[in-house]
Amino acid sequence: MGTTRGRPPSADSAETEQRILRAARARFARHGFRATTNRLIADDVGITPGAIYHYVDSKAALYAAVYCETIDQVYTEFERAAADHAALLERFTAVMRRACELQALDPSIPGFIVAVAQETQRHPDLLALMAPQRGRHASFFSGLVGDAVANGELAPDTDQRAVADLLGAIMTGVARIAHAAGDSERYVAAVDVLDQLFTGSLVVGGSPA
Amino acid sequence: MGTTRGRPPSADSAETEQRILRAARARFARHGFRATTNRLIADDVGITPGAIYHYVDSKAALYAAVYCETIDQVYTEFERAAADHAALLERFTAVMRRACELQALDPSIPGFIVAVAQETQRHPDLLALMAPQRGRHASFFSGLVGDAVANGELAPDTDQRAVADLLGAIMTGVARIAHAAGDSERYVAAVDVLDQLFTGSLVVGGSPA
Amino acid sequence: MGTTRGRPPSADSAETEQRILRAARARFARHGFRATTNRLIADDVGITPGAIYHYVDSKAALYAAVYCETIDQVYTEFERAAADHAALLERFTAVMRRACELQALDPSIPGFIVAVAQETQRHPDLLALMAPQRGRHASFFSGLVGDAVANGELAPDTDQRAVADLLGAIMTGVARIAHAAGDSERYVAAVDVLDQLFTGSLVVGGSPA
Amino acid sequence: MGTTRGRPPSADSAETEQRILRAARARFARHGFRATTNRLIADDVGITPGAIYHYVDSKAALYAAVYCETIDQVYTEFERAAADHAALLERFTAVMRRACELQALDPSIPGFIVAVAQETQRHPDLLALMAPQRGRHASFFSGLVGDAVANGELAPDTDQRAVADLLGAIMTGVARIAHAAGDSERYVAAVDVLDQLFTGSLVVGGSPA
DNA sequence: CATGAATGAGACTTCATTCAT
DNA sequence: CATGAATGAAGTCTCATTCAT
Repeated sequence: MGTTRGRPPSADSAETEQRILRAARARFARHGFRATTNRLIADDVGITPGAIYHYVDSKAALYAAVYCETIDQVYTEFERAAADHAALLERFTAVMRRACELQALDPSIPGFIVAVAQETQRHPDLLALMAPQRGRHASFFSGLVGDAVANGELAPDTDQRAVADLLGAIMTGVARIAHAAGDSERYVAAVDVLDQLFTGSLVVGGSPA
Repeated sequence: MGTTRGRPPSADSAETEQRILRAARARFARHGFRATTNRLIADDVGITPGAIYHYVDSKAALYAAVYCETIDQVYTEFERAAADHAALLERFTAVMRRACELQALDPSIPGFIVAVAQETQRHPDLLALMAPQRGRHASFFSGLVGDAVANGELAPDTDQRAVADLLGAIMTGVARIAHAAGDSERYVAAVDVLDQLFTGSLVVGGSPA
Repeated sequence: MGTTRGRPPSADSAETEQRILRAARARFARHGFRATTNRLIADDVGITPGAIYHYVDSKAALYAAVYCETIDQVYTEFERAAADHAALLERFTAVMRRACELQALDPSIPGFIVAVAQETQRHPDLLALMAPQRGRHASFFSGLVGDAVANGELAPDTDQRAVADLLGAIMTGVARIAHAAGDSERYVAAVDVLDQLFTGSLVVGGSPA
Repeated sequence: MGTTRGRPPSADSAETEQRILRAARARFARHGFRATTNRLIADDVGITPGAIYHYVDSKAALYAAVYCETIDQVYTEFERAAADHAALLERFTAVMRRACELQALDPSIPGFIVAVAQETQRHPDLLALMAPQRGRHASFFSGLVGDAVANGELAPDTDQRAVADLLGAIMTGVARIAHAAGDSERYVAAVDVLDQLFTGSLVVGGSPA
């Protein structure tokens, strides 16, 4: 029951670490960095708070570890989803749908991601530890927009950063709603509406964008 | 009223309270509820932390007071902006532009608002205190969508909640980017792109949504 | 008795601070920096550990505050004691006797001082905070030796640093014994022997040094 | 013994224990008992902290083991050094010179010894474990003084404990300076000055003590 | 109306120690 | 003989809150 002192009968280090990362992601997503205490995570995992320090050096490093793992997973998925399409808005919709799937898989994935920007603003010390994967979000969206300009789909004088900003904002905005509602269906429904908006079928009498 | 004899050297009560609310909003917007300490706010105002308790009962009540005041101001503005237009997407764009203006006026306004959903999820005890203005956001967007259905602009079988979700998500998503960037210009640029998206002029060969 | 929350009936800030410094000096002298806990000091004073942070920024800063106050007091006394004599060994003996008096006054004074060198070696972060009074010990002894060379009492080619080292070592060595024994009498007795050693009356048949 | 078949790859038990004791002495000398962690020692030796418990029962027992071994070595040396001389101050000087040699051999030897008194005061639980060698210091110095009284070198009414205190204080005082400075030369220089002080050649016009 | 001394709960973190392997 | 996962106690420090003044 964990009340004994020495090494527990069956401790698989790698598995415990994964459990810590999962629990941490869920807590960080729900309560944020500050309000997530080591004890909360430890209780979820079934260990004591000090044991976390066998796996990471600090709470900030734990956050960074979750960040790196999650960002890598998510943007790798996004890149695959985008690869199946050519047109900008189609690619974007495909990415949004993939995000829905990830959310259904583990709601803490988008929940964690959409909060990253705020957390780093509030706790700038996190930035240094997150270095390995930082910029992945920005480069993904600017890549999407850059391709569209190269394709001739967007005019050459388009404000590319603004387009990337808007797409990123829509994605995190929708993900946030889904996360707040804790409801995958609602996520899908909002993406469906987005699709209609893009194809011109939302508003009566509209035409494809 | 000016009728009191020997007006106090500097501070009358009402003004101090306003200064506290302003400082609190800015801090809550930047650092979040948890990381904002009473001392931080008090230092901004030029008083001591204990003095805050003359105006509010607790830190949570301070948050709620800021919330009520800000939400009221913002959605009153939004209602006015929406009143000038008839079509759904035009009304929404007008609201977004009004949001830009508010951001230029005081960046902590949208900064505070976009964080509300997260804060309440993280600190559910806030909810009770925020009652007076809760639901204002939801009812504003569902009102917008309901009007469009009534107008015949949206089909009667439209998933109204999903449309409201999407519009709300876009607004908070964009506002968040602007807040993170600390840059009003970028806000306006993203809204311009949104406008182009709606009018079909973003993508080459596109038509109005 | 301290169980209430708010401000205690009669809290004299300056007096509380002095009580903290006294208690801290005694604990630092007896247990050292590391083993002295804030709780130990707080219990001595009759406050809670957190209250210490109203007066100093950290435990290290508390150590430094004790250091600066104590060093100043001690070396000011030593300078006075030395001023009454001309010959090196007489001056040194006078200083040693003054040290005995300080020890009788408050045994934690020499107890704290003799441990300073070790503590700073073990916790180098203390050094920065101790800056205002650092070097006072070294300059006092090198001053004593320098005067003796100037007087012609010591040969010009004397290794001055070695003489200063030896005198300093004797002083801290004797103080340490006295502190360990917790016995003022023993301190005085050892200094008496030192005096005899200097005047040649210790060893049968000896002559003045 | 080399007779065991297939000698273990690298470490035989006795050698590992010696390495632990050496590493522990160095760390205790430099950082003190409290600040020396088992991990620090283990890292020096190239083992894990838990392995230490195969050789000693606790950190305190490790300290005591270092103490007993070191004290025995040092005072055995001192007894030999004293045996070569007859007069008190000559014997004492010889002991001081032997201490210099030990310091040159391994600076942690005097470094550890001079801190013993403080550590035992700070952590009285150590005392019980140190029993086997406790009193060795005191008996050595009182032996030295007792001999001098027996010789007629010191008057019969001399305060013997005070003389022993003074000599012990000088020795630990000088050793501490050397340890703090990390400089063997400085140790020797201070002892040379002490010699001059004893022989009356330090101060111009002085005569032998 | 405001100060500021103080509390007490709780945060992160360290570390000696234990014990299954 | 040794590892390393884990515990639990303790330590420093922060902060919302209270209350005499």
